[in-house]
Amino acid sequence: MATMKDVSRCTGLSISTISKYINGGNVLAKNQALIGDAIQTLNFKVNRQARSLKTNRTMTVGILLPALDISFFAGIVADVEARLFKEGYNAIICSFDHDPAQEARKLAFLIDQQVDGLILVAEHMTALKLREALARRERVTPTVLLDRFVEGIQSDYVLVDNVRVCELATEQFILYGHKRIGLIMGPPAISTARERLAGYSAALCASEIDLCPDLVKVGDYSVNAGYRLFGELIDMPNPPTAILSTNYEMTLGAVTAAYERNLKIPSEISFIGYDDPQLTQIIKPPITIVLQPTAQIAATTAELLLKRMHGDYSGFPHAAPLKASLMLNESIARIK
Amino acid sequence: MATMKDVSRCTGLSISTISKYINGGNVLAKNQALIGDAIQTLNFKVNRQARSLKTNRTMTVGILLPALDISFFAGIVADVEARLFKEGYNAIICSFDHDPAQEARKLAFLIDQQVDGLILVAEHMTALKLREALARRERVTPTVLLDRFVEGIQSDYVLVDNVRVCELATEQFILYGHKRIGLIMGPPAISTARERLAGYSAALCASEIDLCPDLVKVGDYSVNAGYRLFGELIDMPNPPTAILSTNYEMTLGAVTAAYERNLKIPSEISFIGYDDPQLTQIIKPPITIVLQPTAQIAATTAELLLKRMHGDYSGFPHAAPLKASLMLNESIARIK
DNA sequence: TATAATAAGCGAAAGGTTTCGTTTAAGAGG
DNA sequence: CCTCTTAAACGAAACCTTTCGCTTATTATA
Repeated sequence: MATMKDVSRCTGLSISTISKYINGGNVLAKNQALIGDAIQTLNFKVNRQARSLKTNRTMTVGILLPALDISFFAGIVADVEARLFKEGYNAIICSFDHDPAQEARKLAFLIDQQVDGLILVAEHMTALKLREALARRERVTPTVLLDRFVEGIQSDYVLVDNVRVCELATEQFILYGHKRIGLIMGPPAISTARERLAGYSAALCASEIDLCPDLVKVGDYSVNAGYRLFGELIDMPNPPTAILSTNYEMTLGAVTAAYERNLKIPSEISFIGYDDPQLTQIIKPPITIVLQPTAQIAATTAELLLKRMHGDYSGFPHAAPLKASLMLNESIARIK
Repeated sequence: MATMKDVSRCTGLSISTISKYINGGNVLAKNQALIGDAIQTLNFKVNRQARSLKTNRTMTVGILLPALDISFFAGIVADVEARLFKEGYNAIICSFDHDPAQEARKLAFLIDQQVDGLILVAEHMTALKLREALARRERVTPTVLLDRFVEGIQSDYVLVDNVRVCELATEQFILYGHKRIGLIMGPPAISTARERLAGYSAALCASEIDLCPDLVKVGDYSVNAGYRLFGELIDMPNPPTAILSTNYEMTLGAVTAAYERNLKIPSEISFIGYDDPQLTQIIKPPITIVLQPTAQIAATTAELLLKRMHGDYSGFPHAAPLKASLMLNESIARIK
């Protein structure tokens, strides 16, 4: 492989001039042409390892995900990546298949890879493990925790106000006269699941409706879980008249189950889903869904991380949650 | 950050001995202990950039995907990653959001990142662009093209025999007396779409059924496309009695459309889907689907790439397609 | 014309590791 | 006690850039 030394020799200019050319310093026009040509003909490419060794920067951001096929994150990551790319950063995505050991290992890998910044979707992460991992490097790598809050980790977060929006969704059901409202929630270990439950619970409480534990079904945020739990709710001796499903995959499962049982939404069961404008377009009648501000989440995450990587730690730690909204449609029936 | 020099100073041993310790050479037991302790207390971590600079290896494999949320690939990538990890390799996943420019750029990035191997799911890639990209390095990076064949690229491939399995699926319809069989296919620019069409076409031809172009709908492998095209087929003046949908996302869309229109499978429309055992578990009646050997695809890809990275180029280029199978279920009705 | 200021280019050190050829130490055999 | 062999450790070069302090050339200012 051609090195700067080769370019130097080929042009008769010193290595430092070549470096200047590459990194945008002042170089005489005729020499610029000379160097440009030499780089072309020699097919010279900067050696990133050598550069990183000197600069301690890799222009690379690590993104750690529980899995690749979670549509909510897939969309956000695409946006974040695009934004970072504009600033010259490249994203390295690692997934850990919901496995605690892998989660730790991949995090260590990213840090060892000397990423300049980290975006983490924590699943089994603890404050201790994160601190340990970040200690692998002298200077702590700027880190943004995405979507999920972890007890004890003081860090920049980009979160969504799940409590409020689930409260809204539940209120909506109540407004239409529903009293038996089923909840399909995620693993309580994940903050978003707890928050969504909290919102649901708050709304019930405000209307003095008792929370019936049987109506709260815990799943693992997967399509299968949504399918199964929807069935369980429907098959209860005294089933709910309305169901709130709290992520995309489970909503997909639930809707599939509803179709399969030929249960009409909303005449036979009222329903609110989560996260998916596309699904809503597709389904008739369109269902009311909780819409998370994915574009804003992505933008906030990217900007925040860029800011930190540029050394600007003002407003640390960032935590203000973003507002989610209810996209009202025709999936809720009035109960007398 | 502590360096080997620090460990050396701290233990009184030379740097090369430290290196030997780290890379598994012969070191006196007492010195091993000494070094181990020093590494602990100094919190020493090997600097990968420096190491790569010397060794020209990064123990890293690049995986390039059209998008992150294609379930077929998400599953395979997870498996491949796991296998590679066992051999000490880490995967870097890049997606390009179906964008030709990004596809080229991300490929260049991975190569510049000095990955030791590449796994490519090509979408707009051409022989020329690939050759150009690989020319960024002195030695061509071992590369496996996954799932999709690209005209003119002579390389290791891991492919599936789409022709045969789609022929089988179509034959199955014919066997049950169907003559008007709809096909929901992907973009003809992608080899798998062409092959699936070829299989469909071959089966019709063998039974002397004319291929009616109106019954062949081209989509972009997305849920939306599946939903829309299923509707278009059903809304025809003379609709098909059976429909073959040729990837997971489009199958999902098609099934959603069927449920929504309250079309009973198979009594009102016979259907064969693609790729998703999970969906099949969920749906009642379970639908007949084309099952691609994802585990085998992942295993083959990983082993092949490992072999190449170890310098073993026997059997190059690998191309033998893997057999896909039909998982027969109850989604096909008999037509008199 | 002399001086200052700026632009362009240079040389050498530094960054952390691996590798190769060499030296030292230790144990075996006579 | 001496040589031979092998194991363990060493030193220095090499990998390719960036950076910093200097020198030289050019232009502007008075």
